[in-house]
Amino acid sequence: MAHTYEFPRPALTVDCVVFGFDGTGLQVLLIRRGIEPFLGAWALPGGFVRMEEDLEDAARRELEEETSLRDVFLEQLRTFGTPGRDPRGRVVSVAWYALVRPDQHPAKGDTDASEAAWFPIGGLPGLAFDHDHILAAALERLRGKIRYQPVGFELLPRHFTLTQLQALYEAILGRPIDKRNFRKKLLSFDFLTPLDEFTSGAHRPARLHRFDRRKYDAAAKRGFLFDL
Amino acid sequence: MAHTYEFPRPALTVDCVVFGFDGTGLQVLLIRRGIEPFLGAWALPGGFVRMEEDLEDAARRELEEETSLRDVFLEQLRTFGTPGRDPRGRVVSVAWYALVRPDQHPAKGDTDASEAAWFPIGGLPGLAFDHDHILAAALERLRGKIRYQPVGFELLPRHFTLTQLQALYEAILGRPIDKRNFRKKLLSFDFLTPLDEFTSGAHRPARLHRFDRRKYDAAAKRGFLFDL
DNA sequence: ACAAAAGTGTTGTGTTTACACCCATGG
DNA sequence: CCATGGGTGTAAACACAACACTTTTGT
Repeated sequence: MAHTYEFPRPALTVDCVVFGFDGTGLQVLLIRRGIEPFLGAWALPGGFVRMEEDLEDAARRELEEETSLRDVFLEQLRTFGTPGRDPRGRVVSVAWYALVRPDQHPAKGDTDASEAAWFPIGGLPGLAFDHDHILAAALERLRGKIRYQPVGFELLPRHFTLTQLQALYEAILGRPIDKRNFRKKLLSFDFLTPLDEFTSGAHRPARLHRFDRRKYDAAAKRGFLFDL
Repeated sequence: MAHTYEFPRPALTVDCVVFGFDGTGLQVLLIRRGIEPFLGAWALPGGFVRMEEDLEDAARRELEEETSLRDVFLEQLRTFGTPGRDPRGRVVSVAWYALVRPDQHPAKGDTDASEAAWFPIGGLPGLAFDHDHILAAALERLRGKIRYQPVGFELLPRHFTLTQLQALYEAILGRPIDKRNFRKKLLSFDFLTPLDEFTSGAHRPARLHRFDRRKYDAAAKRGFLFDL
């Protein structure tokens, strides 16, 4: 029984797919590796799990160390452990995906020494390890999830216009959405609070709205189903 | 860099939540532990991942070793790694859920020495480790998944009646479904093939049907959305 | 002949889609 | 005053929900 624990053990890491939205398209935050293997290649932020550290804590710690991001939406994706995915030996990685608001984006060069940069989905460089594969899985998950869970708001400023929200959905789902129908439906859900606050700029000001999680949770408990 | 790999490593296991359906309710297959800790307690089948073994292979191997089940539907759930979940030390477990057909159910006592038994959801014993927690997560996933993915068929014989299928959905979703509407909708999807085969028994024979994965996949590719 | 489960259509209601014009602002 | 994006309603098509009786078999 005790010897069971003396089996050689795989190394355990976490990796994070960090999504952002720039008003036009989805983006992913990558870091340039400063060590071998794949020195100089772009990769997902991540690193080794410590012995007494919860998995989510490890993901948040690595995210902050490598990208200065804190307090983001973070959810487990799944675990990748095919032998050979890391040339150094057996490494199993618990993958996560994060959603960050534009106002949380790390300033350029904020990250000590190691480079971090946003890339648009569709304009991604080749990635280290099996990170393309992890990224593809995260994207698929996000596309599925956004349709029936209110996660899109995590990619927008706390106060946003309905046009911004629509652009986000169009970018993630990859199809145009009718403006009137979209507004009608979302407002009918009654968890977007219209504010007395407006954008300014070159054209007609747009009203800002806020996502009210309390109202959403209350409705969700009553068996309500969000579905765009 | 090389020393990175000399960090102490958590132990890595897999655990499987095995679902079955007896015609009336959902069931879960548990094994009685033959070793400490939790000797004699009921637990999910599972065990340690070997050094050169893929995670899914490990799950399938443990499933066969402990329950004699092979060739089942198996999908990763998520990974549980909170420090303290295993009294022996840091153990991270990649959890899976499996769906097995009634005709695949292992015969009683099929499993060498170690006991395995089906328990109805709702009549479960206390489980070892954090296995109640894993089981609850698996159940939630199954309830969500069955509504928009054709996984229910993995819990029925290959040839089944529409009444059996409806009973399955009612059991998992926990609410009654209208017979005529249910049939109309499922048949309209056009991936259930009616067979020239019927049940026999005390009453009017019921026509058997088969799930045609090819037709489903073809429709799914065309952007079709299953939704009960 | 009866008990038990299988099988089958129609109608009203609500939801989704398609579609075009006026409004407010800054330059 | 013009260019740009913000904002609004209605009608037709479709999908969903509610509902009851006849058929087939074994006993």
